Amino acid sequence: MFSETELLAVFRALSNPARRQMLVWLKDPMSFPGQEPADVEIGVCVSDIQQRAGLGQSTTSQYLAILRQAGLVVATRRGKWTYYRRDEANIARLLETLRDVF
Amino acid sequence: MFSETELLAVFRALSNPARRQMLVWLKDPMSFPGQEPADVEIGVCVSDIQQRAGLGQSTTSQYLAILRQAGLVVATRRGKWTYYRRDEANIARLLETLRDVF
DNA sequence: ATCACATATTGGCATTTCGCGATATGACGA
DNA sequence: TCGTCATATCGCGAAATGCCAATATGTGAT
Repeated sequence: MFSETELLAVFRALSNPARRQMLVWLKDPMSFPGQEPADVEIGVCVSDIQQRAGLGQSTTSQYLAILRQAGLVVATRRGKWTYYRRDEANIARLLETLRDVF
Repeated sequence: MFSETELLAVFRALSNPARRQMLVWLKDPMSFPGQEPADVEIGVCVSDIQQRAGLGQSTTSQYLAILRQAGLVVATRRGKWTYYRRDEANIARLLETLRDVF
C-alpha cells in the first residue's frame, strides 16, 4: 500500500500533462528516434525526452526527477547520459492501491 | 475514456489530501454522525463533511465543487441542504482508464 | 589537466493553489 | 415579508507550481 505521503507525490507528479505524457511515452522506448533495441531495457536519455516534450533542458530534468521521486520511473546513469525507464512493478502496485482506496 | 482535460481535473482534485479523504469518507455515509439510513442514497450534507474535515465552511464547499467538476461526486440539493455522494460509475470508468493509459 | 558534452541544480518571475473571512444566494418557517 | 439557516461565491495574502536561463556537477576523450 502507498502511504498518504507517497500518494501525494504521485498525484502531484501526474497533475501535469507534460509529466503524464513522459510516463506514457516511456511505455514504448523504441518510439524515440535513434533508440537502439539494446537500450530498451535501460530506458531513454533526458535529451531524447526533452526533444519530444519541447520543453527546456532544466524543466525536463526537473520533471523526470519529480516522476522519479514519486516512484514512477527509475534513473540509471551510464557514461554522461542518464536513462529513465518506467518502474512497472511500482506502477502496478500503485494501480492496485488506487483500486483498493477509491 | 477520459480526455486529457478530464484527467487533468481529476489529478488536480486528488492532489490534495483533504479532498482525497472526503472521497474516501463518502464510501461509507453511515460513518457520519447523525446520518439516517434513508439518507445514504442521496449522500452527506456539506456541514457534516466540514465538521469531519476540520476546514472552514467556504473551503469545504469549494473542495466539494472541485470534486464535482472532476466528475468524482454528484451533488443533490434538497431543501437548504446540498448532499454529496460518490459517482461510482464514473470512478469505475476512471480506474479503467488509468489501467489502460498507465 | 583541459575540453566538450549530458545532466542536475539554482534563482527568478509569472501563474496557480491553499485556506480563510466576508458576503451573496437560496430555501424554509413564522 | 422577514429572519434564519445551509451553502455558494468573492477577495485576499501566503505558499506552491510552471517554466525558463544561467550556472554547477560529473563523465569521457584528448
